[in-house]
Amino acid sequence: MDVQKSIISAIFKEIYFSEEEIVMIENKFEKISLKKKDVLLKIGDTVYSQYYISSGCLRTYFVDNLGKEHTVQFAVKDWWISDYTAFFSTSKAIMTIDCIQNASAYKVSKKDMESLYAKIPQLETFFRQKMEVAFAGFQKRIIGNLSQSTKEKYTSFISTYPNIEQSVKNYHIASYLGVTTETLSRIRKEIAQE
Amino acid sequence: MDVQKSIISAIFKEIYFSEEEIVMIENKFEKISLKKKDVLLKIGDTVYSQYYISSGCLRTYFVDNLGKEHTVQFAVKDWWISDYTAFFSTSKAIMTIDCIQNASAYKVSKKDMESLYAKIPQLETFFRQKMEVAFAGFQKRIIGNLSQSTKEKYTSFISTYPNIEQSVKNYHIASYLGVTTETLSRIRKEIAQE
DNA sequence: GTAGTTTCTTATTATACATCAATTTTTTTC
DNA sequence: GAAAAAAATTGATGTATAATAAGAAACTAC
Repeated sequence: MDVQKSIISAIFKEIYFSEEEIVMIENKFEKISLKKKDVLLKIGDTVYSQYYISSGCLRTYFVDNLGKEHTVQFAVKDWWISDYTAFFSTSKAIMTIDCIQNASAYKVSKKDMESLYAKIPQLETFFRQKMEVAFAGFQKRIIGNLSQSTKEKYTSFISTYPNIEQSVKNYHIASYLGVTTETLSRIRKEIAQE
Repeated sequence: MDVQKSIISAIFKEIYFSEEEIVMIENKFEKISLKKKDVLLKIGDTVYSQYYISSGCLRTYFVDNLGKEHTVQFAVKDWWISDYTAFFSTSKAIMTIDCIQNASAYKVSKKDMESLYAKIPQLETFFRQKMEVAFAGFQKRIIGNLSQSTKEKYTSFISTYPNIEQSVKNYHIASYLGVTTETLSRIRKEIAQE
């Protein structure tokens, strides 16, 4: 149990739980391992779970009607990932999640989350606050999308996610920023020359 | 009390509260009236509160370093509004909220929200779920931003928010979509000719 | 360590949208 | 209801970035 226990306290580091609660929580979490290119979730799958990433890197992307990929989210250590357009309503995924760097994750279902919330209110508070931080982050991302030049978007991406940069390809970043790889390449050249 | 009571049940329509709880909640909500062009919140203000809109229309916008306005959110009946980049952390606003159609709203502070959560767990559940819906909505908005043409963004805006369209100026919509008024005007012409 | 694949870069051309400027239409105000 | 102000439209021109194409560099695998 020691290993699991340390994971639960890694995931919920700010909270103190009783032994009993820890057991309840860890019973609902399932450890999974992913290799590069593994697909965690694909379009059309019913989304029952979300995933806590303890190592490696994954990304969520949307494929438009021209077949172009658009990266919506990256996840590295200590991030949560799922198709959140479907997870909260247990409906079908409109996005794909794949592994871009060998990863270790902990899977938990929405159903189990809800039952844990009912028994351990602190847990609901924890996730509400997580959502609040993410909510603020989304508003900032939208502000950035609306008001920044591509070059500014790239530099703020790099400074906001310095750890992610090492794990992902440039074309992943391009698809996150909403530009082509060619444009990103030119921007990187420009920055290098400064 | 009757009037307030009906408002509390309008805001939290899915929940049943005891008389006592309703009193506790309504004591924390303050009714405010806003006239067109009134500023609810401006850059630099410390954000203590969020607002439930019961009528009228408001918008949150960001002003970039060139002085250009970028609309981040509209709010009509039954929506909540604030500068959420600042509200959750009780920090300083980076955006402005103004009234674009005479409005009636209910103000509640973060401090009071937190104390209500502790006393009425259903309330925390209610807001957690609100956040989840909003979270899914943000992911969809980002997908739209990345994958749609301006024309598609405009038509999906109109179909997603048919009520808002009547309340807002075209240049507000343009600043929400991230295009100039001229471009929006041309797109509208194109659509009209189809 | 060579062959094959993937990723990144560079060049050319095409396009959607911004910018600037002027006019028309709509809304507000007294 | 006329005058003023605000908002929307239209036209001409400029610019950033997409699309296309090709080659170079960096990994991957046997």
